[in-house]
Amino acid sequence: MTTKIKNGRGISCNCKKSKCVQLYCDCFGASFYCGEDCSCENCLNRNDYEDTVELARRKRKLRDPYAFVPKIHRVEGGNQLMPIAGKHRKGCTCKSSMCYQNYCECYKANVGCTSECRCKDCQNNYGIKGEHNVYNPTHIMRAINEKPNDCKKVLDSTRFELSQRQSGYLQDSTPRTALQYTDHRNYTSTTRLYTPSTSTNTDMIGTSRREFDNVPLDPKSYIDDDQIWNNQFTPEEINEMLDWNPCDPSIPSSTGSASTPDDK
DNA sequence: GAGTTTGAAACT
DNA sequence: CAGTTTCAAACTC
Ligand SMILES: [Zn+2]
Ligand SMILES: [Zn+2]
Ligand SMILES: [Zn+2]
Ligand SMILES: [Zn+2]
Ligand SMILES: [Zn+2]
Ligand SMILES: [Zn+2]
Repeated sequence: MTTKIKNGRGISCNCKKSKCVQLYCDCFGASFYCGEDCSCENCLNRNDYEDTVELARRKRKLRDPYAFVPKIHRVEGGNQLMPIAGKHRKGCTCKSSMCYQNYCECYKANVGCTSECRCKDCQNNYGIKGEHNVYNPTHIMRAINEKPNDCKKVLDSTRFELSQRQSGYLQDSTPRTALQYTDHRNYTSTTRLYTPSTSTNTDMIGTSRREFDNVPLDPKSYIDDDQIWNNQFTPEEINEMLDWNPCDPSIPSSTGSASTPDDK
């Protein structure tokens, strides 16, 4: 099993006690080695300790197979049905910060809170938990059932935009928002997740394509088979709508450090 | 930079 | 599963 761990611009840490081999460490959590920007102490998250890192990763994966799957899943780029384009895999549990500061993982990733969040007094600027415009599978299914025609338009327009991007016709590397479409299904590179100098922030951070492919989306995202057959969309189409893909958290434009790629 | 607040991760 | 502790980041001054 190959592990793709690189450093990436904007990812760094200042860990003191975790030795950067626990998820407390942002670098480790993002599947990157620590880099020049890190000010960590007793860091084991380096090429030199590849085995240690791999061991720590396996240990984590054993407990949580999704541990290294990006927490933010892209779903849609913004429209009346589903204005919020991303969704946190587990949701947040903010108690005191009301989801309007970066303490909140949803807000930090520029996505609204969903019904899966257990936040209190949610004031997330990207979408408040429980509002209809917040993405979650239930809302999408309801929309499919209640507004099939609108959903058809969304489906078509999304397909169109994705196809344009795929063909290179649309090549904006300056996203309108942090929530722009990215079709990772056609992302074929397996050796380079992250291009230190030229990367746009549409790349998924810290996960190999293969790794993502091997791990299904959050089981909670799945829907009942019964619901699928009760409307005019095919299962493939519904999956397509529910699977408008994972997205990135916005990458701060800090000066980058990049450790030497070393795939094994 | 020091000190506080915060919530995810880890632990029990 | 829930309650507690640990941890590093976000925030405040
Ligand atoms: Zn670290
Ligand atoms: Zn680091
Ligand atoms: Zn480190
Ligand atoms: Zn929150
Ligand atoms: Zn949330
Ligand atoms: Zn919230």
